Amino acid sequence: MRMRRRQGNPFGFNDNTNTSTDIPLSPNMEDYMENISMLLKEHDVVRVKDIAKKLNIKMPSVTAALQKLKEKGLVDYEKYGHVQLTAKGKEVADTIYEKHSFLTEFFKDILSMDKQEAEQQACKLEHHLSSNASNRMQRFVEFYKQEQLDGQQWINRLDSVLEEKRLSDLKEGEKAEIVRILGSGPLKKRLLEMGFRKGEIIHVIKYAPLKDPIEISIKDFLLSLRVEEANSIIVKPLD
Amino acid sequence: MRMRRRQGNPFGFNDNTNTSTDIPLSPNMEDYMENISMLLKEHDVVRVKDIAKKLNIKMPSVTAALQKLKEKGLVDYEKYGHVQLTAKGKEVADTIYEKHSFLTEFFKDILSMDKQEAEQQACKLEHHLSSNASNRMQRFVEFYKQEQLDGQQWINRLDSVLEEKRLSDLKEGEKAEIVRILGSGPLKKRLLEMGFRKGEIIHVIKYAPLKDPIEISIKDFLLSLRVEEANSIIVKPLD
DNA sequence: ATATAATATTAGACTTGACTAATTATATTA
DNA sequence: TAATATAATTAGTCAAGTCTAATATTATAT
Repeated sequence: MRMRRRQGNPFGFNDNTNTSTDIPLSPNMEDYMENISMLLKEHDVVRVKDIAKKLNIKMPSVTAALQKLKEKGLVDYEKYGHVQLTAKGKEVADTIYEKHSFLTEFFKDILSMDKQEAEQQACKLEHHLSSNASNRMQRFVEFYKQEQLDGQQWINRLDSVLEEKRLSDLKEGEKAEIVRILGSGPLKKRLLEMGFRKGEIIHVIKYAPLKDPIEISIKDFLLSLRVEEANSIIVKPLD
Repeated sequence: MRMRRRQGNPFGFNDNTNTSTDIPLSPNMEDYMENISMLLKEHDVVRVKDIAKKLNIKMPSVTAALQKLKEKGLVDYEKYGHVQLTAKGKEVADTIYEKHSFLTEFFKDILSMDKQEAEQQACKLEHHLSSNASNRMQRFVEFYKQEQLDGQQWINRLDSVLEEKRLSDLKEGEKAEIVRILGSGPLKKRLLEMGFRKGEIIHVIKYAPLKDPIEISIKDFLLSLRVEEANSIIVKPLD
């Protein structure tokens, strides 16, 4: 909800990320900084072309961005020259990279997502985490790793929960028993009203993953569900 | 990092949130939907003015947004008339609200942030969570609540970790012992190089929270730190 | 029932960030 | 060194999303 905007600024990045007295950067500009930094770690010369390729955009967009970043004192860059980060630029990039790292760990190690998707999510969220939230998540991730080293049992319990199947994981023709329904809001309410209860047996009639609705039968009724809804129904496959 | 853009689309919302065959909505439009839905829960008549107030923007921006949302078939709305959500609009809003809810719980209950900040973070992140990530986080939040009910000890251990103080929590003149340093990347490396090690005693000389640098002494050296850096140093206050 | 106040809409401008097409620099190669 | 290929920049366009100022509609109060 809320999410304050500013005059003529469609992004509201004053509310964003940056905490310290630092230059306020839009998510976009943060992304440039992060990626330039990453490129500099791999090759020691970074060209406009490289950045364009990495971000999957065209060169003129990069040129424009570099000019802005130069004005803010974050990159060293002369026309037709190579790109470097200033000391301040490196700090900014490192701060973002830090968020990126623990967010990736969070999704990959804690939530057991595959590496690629974890990275993607980290990319999207890193520019929107407040300093405080960031810090707490970071501490949480480090806590998790320690608990894992200590062989704490809850880690296994969590893993089992995350491995449970959802209705949307089933294929056409499969049967399953409803284990539980996630959520608490109107979405869950609607599912309950439709007759989805713990213990009921459901049978997937038709499911074309790309075209939304999943057709299922439950107690001889035929129902059609959106993937979103099927996602929040945890099931135990039968036979 | 990565974060694919599309031609002429500065928001890249094709990569975003929406999973199902649904109308792809920009984070911004999602925000409108969510807020309209919330207003409808409180009052049964929603006016342009109310939306403008809630989102902290001016009325003409709302009018424009409503016209777009109407085109997409998400709101019922006639010029100078009241605003309602269509059935499809309600589904969309509910899906977003669901994310909002568990994200808020995550930040508030698990990471012990205060309610207001938790809500703020949820607002910012809810539009950027993929369906899969969303689902896993939701399951994690529900898992946590169950573990809490079961009185599992790790919950307390986590709380203690989150209560630990950071260097940036100290006030001018305070002394503290370094407990540990968060992170793993270049930021941590720099701090280690500066002499920040577990067990060292630090003394805050000067700290003006709004103007960045924190001046501290460590083993008779004087150092200046950015808040970002001070944030990742966990300390145990002395005296 | 009309005058006034409150709400909403249109029109036009601005910023961010992308794009294409055309031009200018730099590098490479004969 | 001149000719060509590669890379980078400028100029101009577009869409999203905001704004202000001016106008139009609806609601309220006399």
